Amino acid sequence: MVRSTALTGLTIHEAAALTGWSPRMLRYLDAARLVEPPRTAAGYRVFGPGELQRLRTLRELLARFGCSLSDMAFAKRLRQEAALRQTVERWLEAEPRRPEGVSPADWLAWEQEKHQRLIAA
Amino acid sequence: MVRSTALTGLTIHEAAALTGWSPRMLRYLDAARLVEPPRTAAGYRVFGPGELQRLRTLRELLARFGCSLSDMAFAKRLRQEAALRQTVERWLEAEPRRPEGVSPADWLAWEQEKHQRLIAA
DNA sequence: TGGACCTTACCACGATCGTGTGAAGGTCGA
DNA sequence: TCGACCTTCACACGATCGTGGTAAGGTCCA
Repeated sequence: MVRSTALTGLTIHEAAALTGWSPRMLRYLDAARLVEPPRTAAGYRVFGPGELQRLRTLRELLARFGCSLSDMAFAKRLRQEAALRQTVERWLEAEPRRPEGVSPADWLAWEQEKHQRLIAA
Repeated sequence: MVRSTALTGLTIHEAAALTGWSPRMLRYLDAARLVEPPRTAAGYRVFGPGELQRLRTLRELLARFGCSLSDMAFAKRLRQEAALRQTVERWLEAEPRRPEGVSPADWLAWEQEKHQRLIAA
């Protein structure tokens, strides 16, 4: 037991007991690149207070907002991949809020103007 | 046929043919609140050029970045719900990058300092 | 050395996503 | 009025997600 001192950190079972996740899920979160604890030379995962805090807040975040792990993985992609972020941002931004009573003939002009606004932004 | 003029927009089958989505999926995207065309008084969906453009770019976005519709739905939540956005942002931002060779006794101080940085941000 | 831990790699299983199909009924135009 | 469209609802089905279990093998410590 108490190899914690030798590892200068907690083992996966200890971290599981302290955070409410199962050891299985801690490995899953590692594979999903959401919480990646460092490893010992032998490959053992080492959980420090940073990981424990991260695991607890992740737990609360999911419960509070009802979102999934894949949602969090996508949020991470959004933060890391600038091209993805910009493309998604522009797509969401372009909600087609047409003014009332616009005739079909005006569509093209409206769309072109919107396109200009997007380019300018 | 050609009730397009009466609707001043395209029907769901016409929009499907022009965008590569199936009518079924256009209804699904509507229910998922990703592309919500306006309705006629009788409840028919009316697709204008804005919706067509949105549908085409959505298609390309998914293919180019390999993301899912639920990913896009979550991106929309991130943009609309400030509390969710902030919480996710802070969680992602807090990647535990400890300096090398820090002793267990220093963990607490490190974590507290990080917490201060987060609050200040 | 032996036992308790760790690792990865599988198999399984319910829940959800993405998608098609069909039924039952309303709307529109010739 | 009739046929071709539209609507919602429901059932189905493969793929993925989230999760548990187990097996085969390596590591650590008393």
